[in-house]
Amino acid sequence: MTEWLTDDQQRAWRNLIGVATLLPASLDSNLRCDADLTGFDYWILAMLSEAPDRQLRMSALARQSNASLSRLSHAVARLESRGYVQKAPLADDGRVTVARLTDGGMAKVVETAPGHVAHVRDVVFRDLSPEQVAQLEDVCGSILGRLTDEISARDGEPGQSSGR
Amino acid sequence: MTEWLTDDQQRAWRNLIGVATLLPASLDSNLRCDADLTGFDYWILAMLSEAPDRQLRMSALARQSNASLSRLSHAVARLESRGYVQKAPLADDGRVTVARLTDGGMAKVVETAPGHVAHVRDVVFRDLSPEQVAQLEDVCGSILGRLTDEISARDGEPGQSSGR
DNA sequence: CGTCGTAGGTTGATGGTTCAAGTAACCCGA
DNA sequence: TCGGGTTACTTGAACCATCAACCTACGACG
Repeated sequence: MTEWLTDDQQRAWRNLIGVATLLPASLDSNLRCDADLTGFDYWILAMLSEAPDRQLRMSALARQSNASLSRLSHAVARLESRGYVQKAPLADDGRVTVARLTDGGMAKVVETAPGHVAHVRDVVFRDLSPEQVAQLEDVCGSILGRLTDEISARDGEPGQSSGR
Repeated sequence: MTEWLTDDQQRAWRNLIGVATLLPASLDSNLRCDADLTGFDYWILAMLSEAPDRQLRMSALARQSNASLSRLSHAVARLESRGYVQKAPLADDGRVTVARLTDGGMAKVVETAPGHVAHVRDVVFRDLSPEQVAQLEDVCGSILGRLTDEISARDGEPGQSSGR
């Protein structure tokens, strides 16, 4: 009987799916309204703002943001056209593109961050005890590990699978 | 100091965002490949298959699936054109549309479900203890409650907000 | 028995994501 | 030093979600 989910699992599953669909929508809606940014756009800007020298290679940025290179490329192109980031080829290796946060982009982050963080606290962490925060980190970390394993397995063995 | 997140919260936040972005992508990719269905499409079919008489009003379906009526309308239109569901106005109230799962749609669910459920178990529940499943339900339920509160607050007070 | 307001859905345009294909720079062996 | 393979990224088309506008059916009030 490995066929279906237990009742406990079903309830957890429904809640998780609900969060996974509603949470991004809520963040997007809030950021779009306040700053005309996608959640993903904001995430990119925020990561660049914390990176050394405020710049990162495209592939590193893609990995850190759990996005495909294609998605990132489109998004950064849009952000560049709005003056928030600037792209430049790396001197050492002409294949590599580094995205750098401009001063305007940094200003945008500084201006947007407080409201965004307040919203996140309101929706996610308000009423969560420290133990629940730890549990959230733990359980999501476990799931996240399997998700990233799955991804690296997919493009690690493009031709054949052997393990199962 | 209500400005930023604590370190614990930051780590939990990163993991949650990772799951919220990667999990839908993983489900979509798996279902698209196996059954040429969106995760949302599958969810609709699955809900109809469990509903009394295999039919539901559009608005009820929208609420249960955490989707906007517009999104649902488009999705059901696509599913109808593929012969999986059928729409009909309700006799009592001409405004209401009920979506009913056809035999073909039921067959599709029966055919697709096992692989989908197996994938969910592999990615989400594999290696989670019963306590962790309970914690997941609990914490996500709490967050989900705040998210749905936010939504009903938004279209409950369309004219003005007072609190902030 | 109109008509005003609202509930329930639909539609079209816009914009972001994805997938497949393409391009250019690097590396390595002969 | 030249050609095949790989890495890193970009591009264009197709698709899905979202938002705003719209439309029809019901309900209530005069």
